[in-house]
Amino acid sequence: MSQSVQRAFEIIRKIADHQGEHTLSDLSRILQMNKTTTFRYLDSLEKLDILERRRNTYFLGIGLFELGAKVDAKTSIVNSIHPILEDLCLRMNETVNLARLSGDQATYLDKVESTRGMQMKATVGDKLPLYCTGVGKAILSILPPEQSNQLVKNIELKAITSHTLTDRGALKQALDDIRNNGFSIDDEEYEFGLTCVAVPLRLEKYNFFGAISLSGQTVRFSEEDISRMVEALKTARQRILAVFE
Amino acid sequence: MSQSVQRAFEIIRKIADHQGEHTLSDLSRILQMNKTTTFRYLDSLEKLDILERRRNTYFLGIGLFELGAKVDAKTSIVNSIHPILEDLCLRMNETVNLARLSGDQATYLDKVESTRGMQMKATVGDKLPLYCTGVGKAILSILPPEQSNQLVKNIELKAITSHTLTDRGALKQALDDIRNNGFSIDDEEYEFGLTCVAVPLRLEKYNFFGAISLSGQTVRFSEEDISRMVEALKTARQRILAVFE
DNA sequence: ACAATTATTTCAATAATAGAAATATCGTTG
DNA sequence: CAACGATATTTCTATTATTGAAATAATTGT
Repeated sequence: MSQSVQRAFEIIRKIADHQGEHTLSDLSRILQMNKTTTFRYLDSLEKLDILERRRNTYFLGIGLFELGAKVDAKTSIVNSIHPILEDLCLRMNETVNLARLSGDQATYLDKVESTRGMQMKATVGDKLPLYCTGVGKAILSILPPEQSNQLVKNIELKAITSHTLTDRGALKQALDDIRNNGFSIDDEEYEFGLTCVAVPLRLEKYNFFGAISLSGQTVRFSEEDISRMVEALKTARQRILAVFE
Repeated sequence: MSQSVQRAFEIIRKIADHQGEHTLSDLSRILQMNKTTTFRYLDSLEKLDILERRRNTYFLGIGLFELGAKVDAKTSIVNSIHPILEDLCLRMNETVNLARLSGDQATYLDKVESTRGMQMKATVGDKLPLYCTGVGKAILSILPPEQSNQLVKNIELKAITSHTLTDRGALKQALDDIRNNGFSIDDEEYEFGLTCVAVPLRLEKYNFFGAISLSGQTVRFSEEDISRMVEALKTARQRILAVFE
């Protein structure tokens, strides 16, 4: 893998997570790159409009916005699906999320917020772990066995709440259940008080492995609520699949 | 400027404009890069989730979406401004656009479409020329003189319609008028039947040179319409500036 | 099954990159 | 406003990552 390209994106991604916080020297220190090297990358990226510098701290640049706006997964998939998600949100009045596999995590592609007060903090573009979120487990459940096993084997099962599955065997069992039931539940595994019900979504043509979910305060997720939600999610999925025939 | 970084983004940008159209060999030919070199860049970028390969043709990858979603100009500026633009659209029932300077062009950052049938085809993320669009000329009018002159001197003034200003002197005169009047008009200079009224928008803190505009069918842009629109645009700008105090 | 095209790997030559050190610039404080 | 400290930028050489020709493997179409 090209060292230069790798380093360039290492810098970009570091900046993405700490916009406006780091100077050249900081970045050089944090990334353990020579100061001159860091300088040259920052300089090049700035000239390409990929980064933007304000008072010697770095931000993501307009060029990334332009490119991001043209990502197929966004333009075709998100745009087509959005109205269906809005409708789902309206029906259930819980926050609706769309996520897809990205490396060994899930990326939030779209979100329609309910009118309720409590909201999850994740925003579009954020990444979330696969093993302790509704969408994540739903995605794991539909991946080709080889890939799924590979991920399950390598993911670090860190306990985020006391409900988080930290045992690989338990996770595998959970994935089997999801395959049988057709939906996954995150029962306060990622955040206390937050429950999430998800169904997997696969778009063959787009090499898309994702999921749609409804999430909200645990108190509103009784057995019956959940089965209503699962039905609604499955209906929404049918409508989505119809769009991509 | 780092050759590798430059080449990597050259490839990315080419793919952005022709997603799914080109294979490795094509790109190597088009960009006049050695096949092996092209291969290595594509390979690295794919591994970094910046590009995605489907049946040996390349698409922008989910990694770019993630980064694009985090661009400050989008998250802070666009998100804060959007409701004001929606309100403006509602009042005037013409399509509202937000654009900013990006290199020697203007990038559409946001758009709220009117309920009317005829719509411009440009979408968020697209770039438009500075010399023959409402937002473009508005932006040129508020840039530091040096930068503005530099751009005016170097831009190729290609006639897109018969109304397009192709004379550098005429463009300079137009920019002076805009500075005096505080608004710019694109009178079918970019597309027949399309008129656009814009006011410049400057956000000091963000190093932001942009403009907001109302655009629609020329028949609806009488003298009085235009002055009503300019007033509405100026009011909207005031509200925007208030957000960023 | 064969040809033709395309993708991928190998490997030596080289040019682009890395990094040390020097210099310039900026910001702060006495 | 001078002098310091920190940071950014430039210069320069050694070296290493990159390049690209050529060989090989994999696809694709006929």
